[in-house]
Formats: sequence, structure tokens, C-alpha cells
Amino acid sequence: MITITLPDGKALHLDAPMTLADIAGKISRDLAKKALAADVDGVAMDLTATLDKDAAVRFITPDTPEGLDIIRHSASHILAEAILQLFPGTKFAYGPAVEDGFYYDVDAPTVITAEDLPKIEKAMQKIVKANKPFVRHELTRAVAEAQYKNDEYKLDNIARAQGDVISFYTQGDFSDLCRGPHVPTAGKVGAVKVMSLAGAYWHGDASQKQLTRVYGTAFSTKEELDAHLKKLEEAKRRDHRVIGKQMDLFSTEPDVGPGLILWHPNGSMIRHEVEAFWKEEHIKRGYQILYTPHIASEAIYKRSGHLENYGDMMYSPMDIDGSPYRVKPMNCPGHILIYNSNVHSYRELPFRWCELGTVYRYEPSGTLHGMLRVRGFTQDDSHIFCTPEQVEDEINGVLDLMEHMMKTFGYKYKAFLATRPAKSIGTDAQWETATGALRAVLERRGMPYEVDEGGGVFYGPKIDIKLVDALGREWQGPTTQLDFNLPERFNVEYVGKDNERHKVVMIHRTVLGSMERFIGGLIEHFAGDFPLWLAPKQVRVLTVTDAAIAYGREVVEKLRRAGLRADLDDRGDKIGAKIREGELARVPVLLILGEKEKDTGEASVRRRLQGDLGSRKVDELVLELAQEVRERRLPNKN
RNA sequence: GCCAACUUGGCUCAGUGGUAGAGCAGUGCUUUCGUAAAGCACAGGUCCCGGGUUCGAAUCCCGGAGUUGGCUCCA
Repeated sequence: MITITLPDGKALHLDAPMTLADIAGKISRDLAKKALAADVDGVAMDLTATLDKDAAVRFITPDTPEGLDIIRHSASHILAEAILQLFPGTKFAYGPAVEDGFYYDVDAPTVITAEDLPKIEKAMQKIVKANKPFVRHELTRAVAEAQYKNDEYKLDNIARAQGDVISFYTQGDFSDLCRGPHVPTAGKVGAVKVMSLAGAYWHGDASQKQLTRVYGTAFSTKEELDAHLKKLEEAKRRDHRVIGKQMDLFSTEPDVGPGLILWHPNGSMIRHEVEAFWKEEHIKRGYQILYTPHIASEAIYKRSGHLENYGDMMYSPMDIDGSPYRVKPMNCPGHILIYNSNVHSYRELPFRWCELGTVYRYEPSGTLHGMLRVRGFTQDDSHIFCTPEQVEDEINGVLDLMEHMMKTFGYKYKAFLATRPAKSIGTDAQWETATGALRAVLERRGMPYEVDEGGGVFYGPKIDIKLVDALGREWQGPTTQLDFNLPERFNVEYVGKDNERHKVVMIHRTVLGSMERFIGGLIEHFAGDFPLWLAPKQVRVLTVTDAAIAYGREVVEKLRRAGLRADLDDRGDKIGAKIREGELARVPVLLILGEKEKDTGEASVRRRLQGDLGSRKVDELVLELAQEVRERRLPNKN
């Protein structure tokens, strides 16, 4: 509810959003215009546009997501005006509001560089300050086409617009084809910031011309903008690449090659714990663990169709005794050959076979990103071979396992049901039953999901889980896919009750995605403060003076015997310095030992994110910590 | 792969044409101290690589590699 005091002193109460029709019943149109003209806090947007005609007037406040979008979309027009001032002759392709701001794709006569960004930002601020109105006008298609005959982008946009009348918005010297709505005047865009430059293809098509994309963000107030920038700063501190260096978790080395992760001892320990948990949980759920070779004769990838369909992402063949071999890009063919090494009865199914399978794929150099997008990665892969009747239960089991994993790690995720793509194999009936089965399970479990229309793989539909990184970017993580292709190509069959051979249904799935991406995400999720069971170093024992060293060794020994990863800091530094180092290394438990503790068999406990917790009997503490690890407890606070 | 930027000791970063710098980390010595940095000293660099311009290049130009932000594509 917004209350506006009108120029005549009356109060006008508005619910947002609201249409002209709504107002019409309450006040005169003339009065409405006055209300809108009055610069009342909370009054929104697109006023000039709609009062000229009889379309709906919408009152949208800046503190709603819709209002923020309008502010940002208007800011993109202001960005365009600023660029036009500084780079006359620039053509403008497309400039929408996005998640955290807005951008404009431009085709400038000279290259826009990072050094230009502050200038552009200044120009934008000037435009905002000038507070000129956004004015809507309409042209017929023919007039619009004539007016923009030299601008291929606008012509294209006009061609894509619907109807015979095309709306334009003008503020200052800049006019742009646009559906609106916009803020009434540029001043309503309170605070703008030009963020960065990037390349982007026209229509997102790599074969089209590459445009310059200028990113910015806008908020209705400077305070909100500052808060947003601060959040970005904090996100940078969570970046797994930054923490990975601080905690000495992993690296890539140019001499090894880009996108190939070297797991340092600390990172390897985290991975070891994740893998141990993963194996334990799989065995509990009736899975069997497989190992298959890292290279294989090319013949298998011809048969699987990978060479044909994924040839671009496979590494070049190597010659072994005159035959071409390939590094494996997928684990499935190996698993299938294991299946096919025997005749199987329906009585044996389902087989739940899993492998922590390392695969290598050629990912374009520009797409590599820390541990989240790499060229060699270990999938927590599994292939379930089952009968059609078993599909739903098996999918359900997979989702159950996946949810259990995510819960254990305290991870939030988003589920997507990806349906049949344009290029695909299989019959309509096959796709319908398969997609239906996936949907049914999602609904049976009450899992929220979005539909990714046409996002399936050519061989079947899938359920994708996306992990979110510190900056809110989504990364494809766990996936469950039905496959109509490989059972055909490899003749993967079982003998049914009827003594006839039937094709198995094959489910590909991961519940973490890959070790690299999952652990990279985990680093950001915990900001390096891992739960005790995952922490590479769990306990560090710090001596106050040399007199406590012998006792310290004893305590470390006790911790280690209880299975805890403990070490001793017995250097001659002051205790404050040792604590500082332990905290910076993000060791979850620091035990401080001095004369006092030595005599009583205690330790002064300091826990990460909690601080000094006072003294405890060492024997009790060791049991408690071991228990916390066994339960894979999440930290209290995160 | 495409567009743009960046690359200086282990790390974070100064240094814009005239003999390579700081802090932290490391090593040695001193210090034995109670909850986030003790002191002194020492050591450490093909300024990413290759070519060019120049009397002279970390610095300017060209090519390559790697990284970063996006695009396209993907676990």
C-alpha cells in the first residue's frame, strides 16, 4: 500500500501494482496525472507512457523485483545514451535487465576498453542527475523500418516485434525500440554502476557477429548499490580458487595443462572423505563398485556413438600397436561391456553399478573455471540396468540418495526436468513414458522442479540438479538420465520371465556430479570452514610454553588413536601467533595446552567461528569429537 | 573457440624507457610468553615465453602461453 499526498492535499491510497482502471474509480484522470507528476517517494514508473493513451497504468514500487527490473532496464537505456555520447555511431543490439543488473550489447565504431568504463559511468550519472523524462511514442512498422534502415540490429528487433505498431522510448538524445515499461524520469534510477565488459554473440549464436557487452547494475538508492557491491566483495572471499590457495587445496600448473587439477594433500583429504562417504552410502543401498580402464580402443566409442556425437570433445587418438586408442570421455561403455560379459536373467536385475570414474573431455579453453569447469574430472558415475517395471523405483532410489547427499552437505540445489530436444532418437511413446516416469517420481517425492523444455539429451530425458556458486552462478551438478540409445547399440538385454530377450532400461546418474565441481562448490558453500568430518586438518594442539610439549605429544597421540587428524604446533612463538595461524588455516578445533592443563589432563578448547570454549577433560573431548566426525555433523553455524 | 583485460620472489601487490622493491611466508639466532601477528639477521626474481623497436625494455610494438570476466558449450 502506498499513500500519496496529492497536490490538493487529499490522500490517495494505492496498491501496487494497479491499473488506470483502478484509479479511475477513485480519482479523476487529471488528478492521477498530478499525483504521478508529484515526486512522491514510492511512486513508480512508466507514467508518461501510459497516461498518453488508455493502456494500463501500473504502479510498481522500486522495492519489488518488478520495480528493480524496470529501474535496471531503464538504466540500460541510460547506459546506451551515455555510450552514444562517448562513441557516436554506435549501434545498439539488445539491452535487458538481468539477475544482478543489466547489460547492453553494442556494436561500437571503436573498441570500448575497460578504461572507458569510468567515463561511461560518469556520463550515466550525469544523465540520471539531469532527470529527463522517458517518453513513449509509437511508430507503424513501415515508418520504423524506414527510420532504422541503416541499423541491422534495430531492423531485426523490429522484425521480431509483434503487431503493426511499435513502441519507442526516448530519453535525452537516445531513442530505442522498447516495449517498456520504464521509469518516468531518469532520476528514478537512483544509483548506477558500470561493472564490466564482455563479448557476446548476436542472438547468442557463435556463428554470428560478436558484440561488446557492457554490464552494469542499478538500484533505487546508493545504499542498496553499496550493499550489493559489498556482497560481491564477500563472494570473492568465498571463491574456491582464492580459498583453494589459502588452504593449499589444489592447483593447476601450466606444465601439466589447463583444466587439469592437481589435488594437494589438504584437498585430497577432503576428497577422500567425500569419496569414503559416497562409497559407504552406495554399498548400503545395494550398489556394487566397478573400476574400468582410462583408455580404450577406439572401436568401443564407434560402437557407442560417442565418436560420432561427441567426437569434438574427445582427445585425439594415440597409436597402440597400430590401433587407435582414446582416453575415455565417459564411463558407460565399460560398464556395458561388463554387463554383456554374461547373460543376465530378469531375476538378477536391477544392477546398480557405480564407479568413481575419471574422464577427460576437451572443453574450450575459454570455458575453464577453477575446479568448476575442467578437462579431467572424476564423475561419481553409476549405471543402473533394470526392467521397465523397475524404472520408477530406481529413479526414486537415485533421487533419495541424491537428496541424502545434499542434506549431509547442507547443500541447496535446484531440480530441472529436461524434456525431448529437437535432435533426438527413439519413439514418441518411449519419450512419453520415460519423461512421465521422471515426472511421476519428482511428484511422488514432492521435490520442487522446473521444466527445461527441450533440454534433454538426444538419447533420453533427464533430471538435472544445479549447484550454485558464491556469485550465484549455476553449475550443472548431479544428473539422472534415461538412455534409449546404448541398450540398442550394445544390445544390452536380459532374459525375461517369458524366456525371451528384452532390452534393459539403462539409467545414467551421478549424485554429486563430479568430484572437482562438487568439491569446488563445497569450498564456496562452506567458505572454507568445513564440517569437522571433512576438514583436512581437524585438530591442532598448541603449546603455550616448551614445558607443555611432552603433554602436547600425548594429547596428539590420543586424538590420532581416535581417528582424528591432529598435529602439534610446538614452535617457540607466542600463543597468540599460533592461534592466529590456526585460525587462518581454518583448523576447526584448536587445543591450547599450558601448565594448567598439563596438571589436570585438560585442554583449553577453541573452535572456529565460536572462539574460546573453556577447558575440557581431554579424554571426554576426544570421544565427543570422534562422535561428531562419525555422525558427519554439520557446523552449528554457517 | 570468440571478445576484452591481466601475468613482477611461495603469497598479496608497488614499480610507465635509465642497474628490480615492500609486506607476509621461509631460514638462522634470540624470546618461553595464556586465546588472531615477539625481536634481529639472512636468503629468495630469465619481471610468463619468443621476437622486434631503442644507446638502453619489467615498462613500447608483434606473436604465443596461462589466468580472469563474459559469450557459445558442458559434469
